[in-house]
Order: sequence, then C-alpha cells, then structure tokens
Amino acid sequence: MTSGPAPKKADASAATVGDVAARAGVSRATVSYTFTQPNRVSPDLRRRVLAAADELGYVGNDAARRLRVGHSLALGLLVSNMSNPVYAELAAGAEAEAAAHGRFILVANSDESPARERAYLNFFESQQVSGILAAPVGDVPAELLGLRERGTPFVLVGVAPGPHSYPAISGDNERGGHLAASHLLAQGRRRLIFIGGAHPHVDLRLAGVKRAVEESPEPPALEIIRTQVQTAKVGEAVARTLLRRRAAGFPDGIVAGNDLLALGLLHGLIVGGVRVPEDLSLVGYDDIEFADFAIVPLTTIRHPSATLGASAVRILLGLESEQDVEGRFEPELVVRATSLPVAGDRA
Amino acid sequence: MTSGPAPKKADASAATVGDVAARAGVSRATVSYTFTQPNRVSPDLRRRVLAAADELGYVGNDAARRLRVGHSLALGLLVSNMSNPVYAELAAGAEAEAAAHGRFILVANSDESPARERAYLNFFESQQVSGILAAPVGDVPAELLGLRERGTPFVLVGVAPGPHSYPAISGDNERGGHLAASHLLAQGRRRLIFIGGAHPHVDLRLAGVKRAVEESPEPPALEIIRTQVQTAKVGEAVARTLLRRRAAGFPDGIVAGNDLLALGLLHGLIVGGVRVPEDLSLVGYDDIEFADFAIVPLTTIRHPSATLGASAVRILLGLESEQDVEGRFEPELVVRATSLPVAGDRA
DNA sequence: TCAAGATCGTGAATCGATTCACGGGATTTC
DNA sequence: GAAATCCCGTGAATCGATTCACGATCTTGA
Repeated sequence: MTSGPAPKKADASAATVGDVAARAGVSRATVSYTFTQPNRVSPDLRRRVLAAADELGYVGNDAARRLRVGHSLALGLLVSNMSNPVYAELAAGAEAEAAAHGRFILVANSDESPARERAYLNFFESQQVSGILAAPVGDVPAELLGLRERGTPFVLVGVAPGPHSYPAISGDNERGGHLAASHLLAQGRRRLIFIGGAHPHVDLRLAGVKRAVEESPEPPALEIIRTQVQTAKVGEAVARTLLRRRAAGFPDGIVAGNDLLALGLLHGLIVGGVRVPEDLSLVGYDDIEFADFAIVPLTTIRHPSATLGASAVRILLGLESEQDVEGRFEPELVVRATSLPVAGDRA
Repeated sequence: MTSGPAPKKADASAATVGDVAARAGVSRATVSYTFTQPNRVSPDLRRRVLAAADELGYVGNDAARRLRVGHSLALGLLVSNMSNPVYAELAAGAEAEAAAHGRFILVANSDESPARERAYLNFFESQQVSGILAAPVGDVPAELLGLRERGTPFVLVGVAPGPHSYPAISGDNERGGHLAASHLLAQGRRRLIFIGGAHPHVDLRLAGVKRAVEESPEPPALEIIRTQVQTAKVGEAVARTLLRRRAAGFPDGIVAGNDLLALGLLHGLIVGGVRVPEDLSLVGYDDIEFADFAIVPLTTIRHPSATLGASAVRILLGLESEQDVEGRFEPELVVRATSLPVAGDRA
C-alpha cells in the first residue's frame, strides 16, 4: 500500500470520497464500497479507485465514518498510572494486538483519581470507542456500566473476577500472594509484614499471604501496613518508618504489593543499614524490568502484563472468550537476591 | 443489530442535542450554543439546558462535532517506546497539561518502526487531531510534513533544533553530553567509551562528549560503540562484549546514551566482576526514577521529560511560543555512586 | 414616543462516509 | 426465446453537532 509515488496535493485541504470519485470517474458510493466491501465492485473499477485514492493521498475522515456507523475503530484503555512499568507493558501488549487487527488504542491515565477516571470514560464515550479495557482504581465506575448499557463492552484487566460479575481477566493474585509468602516461610522467616495499597488486586495478594500464614504449622506473625498508593517514593517513606521503630521489633520478611513499592523499600532499608537478604527477605510483585537491576536484585512474582493486555483486546474484538484465555496468566515466583534462607534456622 | 424494530428506550442509546432540546423545550441550536458559547444564551435557558443534559446523561458525539468543525480536541503524541520511562514521563507531562485545557492525548507507540510511525500519523490524520507532538525515531517523516501542509501543526520533542527548521523543543543534549564527559575527565578518567544508538538526540550527546574530550588539555582516548536501540537488554549484551576483550584494554569511563542502556551495562559489568566505580565510572542520561535504585546508584544527566511534554502541549495550543519555553530544559548532572574519582590519580 | 441598536432564540444548511433501494445490462434456465 | 436471476454502479437519505442568517423582543436616549 505504501508505493513510491509521493502523493501530491493540489489544494491544502484533505481529499474526500467525492474527490476520489471524481478522479476515478465513478460515484461516491462506489468509492466507499471499494474500501468497505471490496468484492462489491468489479476488479477493474476497484483498481481505478485505489489508484485515484493513492494519487490524492486520500486518508478518509473517521469522524464522518463514525457518525454514520456509530462506533470507532479505537479501543479505550484506562489505567491508573502510566509511569508504572506494569501499565506501560499492559499498554504495549494491548497496542500490538490491536494494531494487528487494524485497531488503535486510546490510552487514558487516571493518575489514581476517580474524577479523572470518569472524565476519561466520558471522553471514550464521546469518541465512540468500540470497547474499553479498564484497570480501575477502586470500584467499577458507574460510567462504565452506563457505557455498557449503551452498547460499549468492557473488560476489566488485572482485577480478579470477584463478587462482581463483570467480564474480567487477571493473573491469580491470590495465588501469587500465597507463592510469595510461602517462599518466605519456607526460608524460616517468622515475622512477616505485608505492605500495600488499597487496590482490589492488592487485596487479593494480601489474601494469599494470609492463607499461606494460616496454613503454616506454627503460624508466624503477620503485620499489615496499608499505603494509599504504591510508588517507590512511598516505599522509601515506609522504610523510614520501619527503621524508626527498629528497637521495638523488626520483621524478617516483607511482601510488597508491587515492585515499585519494593524497590523504594529496599533502597530505604539499605540506606538505613539493614542487610538484605541477611536481616530481612523481601519479595515484590510484577517482575518489572528494573527488578533485576536493583541494588539487590529483587525476588518477585512474575505477572504477564503484556499477555493480559493482548488477551483483553482479543476478547473485546470477539476473537476469544473469557474462558479461552483462562490459565494464560499464572503467577510465577522469580527468586533473585533479596530473599535467602535464614542462616542456621533452616528445617 | 439483529434486534427487532421495537422502539428503543430513551436511555438505551446515547442522547443527542435533539433529545436535550426537546426536554429543555428549546431548539437544538440553543443547546449547542449553551456548550460552545455559554454567553450567547441567557442564564435562565442555560440552566434549563444544563439540567436537561444532566438528567439525560448527555455526552455529545465528538464525531459529529468534528465533522462540522474539522478538527478534534485531541492531540497526538508519537513516541518510539512507551516502556522507556522517559517517554512515559513525557506522556504524563503532556497529558496533565492537556487535561488542564480540556484536551486529550492520543498516544501512539511506534516501537521504533518507521512503518508504524507512518501508520500512526495516518491514524492521527483520520482522527483530525489538532496538533501532534512527535519524537520520531529518525528523520522527520514525510507524513508529518504533509499533515502540516494540510493544517495540522506539530512540535518535535526531544529532538534538538538542528539543520531542519521545524518547530522543536528539547533539552540541550550537546551540553548534557559535555557535562557527562567533563565529569569523568575531572575525575581523572582517561580511556572513555561512548555507547549509544543512532538517534538524533543521542548524536548530540555524543557531540558534547567529543567536545569535552577535545577541550581537554591532554586529550584522552574516546571509543564509540554504536547500538541499534537503547534498552537494558542491549546494555547487557554490550557489557558481555566488553568483558570478552578485557585483556586487550578496558575503559575506565563510560557515557551511555540513556539510563536504560546504562542500567543494563552496569548489571552486565558487575556480574562479570568489574568493580563500579573503582574500576570504571559510568554516567547515564535521563535520570529515570530507577537510576537511584540501581545495584550501584547511577550517576546521570537529568532531563526534564515531563516539563518537555507540558511545554510542547502549550506550544501546540498557542499558549506559548518556542522562545517562551527556551531555557526551561537545562540538563543537570546528578552524581550518584557509579562515578567516583580514580584513587591516587587526582590532580 | 419612536428610531437605532443590542440581545438572544431558531430554522436550515452543512460537514464526509456509509448504505439502502433501485435499475440497467449481462447471464442462465427451461 | 422469454423469463428468472445475478452482478454491480448510482442517487439519495442519513448520522449529530455547529453556525449562519434572520427576526423577535428588549433597551436606551433624545
């Protein structure tokens, strides 16, 4: 389609079907059919039309198309924070899959603000996206349900199928949490802390941690520290808090709600003189690229974000069902240097 | 689609200006004016219209609006790789500024592929974006120039104003490169390597490095290693290459084209037994968030990506000119642990 | 009190692509 | 050879918001 002749435009405004029709000597309807139902027009005319379109650099006006057919070729992706590599990866996966089907992704960055989340959902509606991938901060926004009633489907990503009955795909966060805590317990760690924010999927990770603790023959201590958001900055702040109360008892194992938090935590602890993993084992979540480059390479739970994004797109496009993609996102423990058995304490 | 001709419920499909007009007891024109030129309608009617719109959950059809006015409220952002925190930050900055003016950002991820770059520019055209922020991989694509001829302005971001005469904003990459190399030279490093990809802004960083070397009273050795892309993975590969030829001479100072590359490099070198910064000083570029959390915290050049994105948006919206934002993006040396003076070699 | 001007609501035209309904012409069937 | 069928191009209606041009009502000042 990208042939050599540079399209030169006579006038400054974009070419329309009318222009192409005039140049090819056919009606506007024929031009439209050439693009939407190529078999409807004879090979001869098809060639003429395509040639004319190419010469004029015809691009088509999606607004006009949408006005008529009622929906756009774009899919909306709503994430809380693009600076989190997890979402960047999710977006990349979705985007590649969409591109493979001639679709595009509109990315909206809510910055963890429900108000902006709503604003963006309205934007998606005004854009008539044909579907939405959403990783909402908290509850499913009412706007999303409204959109569905009006015919725009959505898939929740990274939010486990819970009490709600919305289409959703996600890694098994509960199982991942269980994996993380079991790993620490198997090393002989007995004073655990879970640190994380109030996100639906983080709650599941915590649930998994709790289950591992409860299943343990001699249940260890488990403390829970809640954070509003899960960024490296917050991780460092938590580390300082922890250091301040060091005398009063210190954990020997930490599960962090995500890798960003873990990275900040790790940095703060090491600056404060804590030896990792000797004094304390740390497990993150997500396995972002930078986990491997950390000051002490981070043990974490791998989470296939890109696959998640791609699968969500396939579901929205009707290529696969929720059942088809099940079991594609199993969490996996990646052991690196922040976790090591406690010396002399092994079973 | 296959449903019968039964009349749809009022709220089953999206409300239109007509619906709002009927409910408020005014004409469609009045409804439109209430939103586009609020002063044109009397306070009384304005209230009635807004109330009716609210009750119906009126969102407006941007396709219809665009078809009429000829351009969208969205701005297009073209980046090469959203997984690079620099671009994520750029996008976040642009996005926040756009949101402050009721605008939206369409993000396109070219994945360093010129073909996808072109496809996305066509998409932007079909979306009638009112402006484009572009960080092209190589040369300015012809499509971008075509778009400008047809009335869609663009601003290049992160690409320094060079021989071309396109509107562009960027940090002073040449100066940043100079800063990085000067820092190494001031420490007594004499065998430098610059590692980086064939991007316009990276070339400028290299030019700065070269200038620092030439200005040195006793010019040190400078080797240049070219990479296709600048990712952590590539950095690790380069580290392995370097280690293999260790006997034949090893650098004592490295300037990396960006932080991702530096991080991979750092990891690869340390795994290979190189002591950083004792054996070798390393300076990255960009100051991404993770530079501070690296296995050895990374010395780097700070680059205000978010500010860059925000400023580009302001220019596209006509709020500021290229001159106004000048000098807002000065590069800055951030010294961390990967660079330290050579012991016993200081001046 | 009346002319001149300002204010503000409305009908109708418009943007560009899609698609329905129609029909001329070629082909097939009995 | 006439009728039934198919192929394929076209005119015209349509989607929903915007905006021009008009006119009705109200204000103001001499």
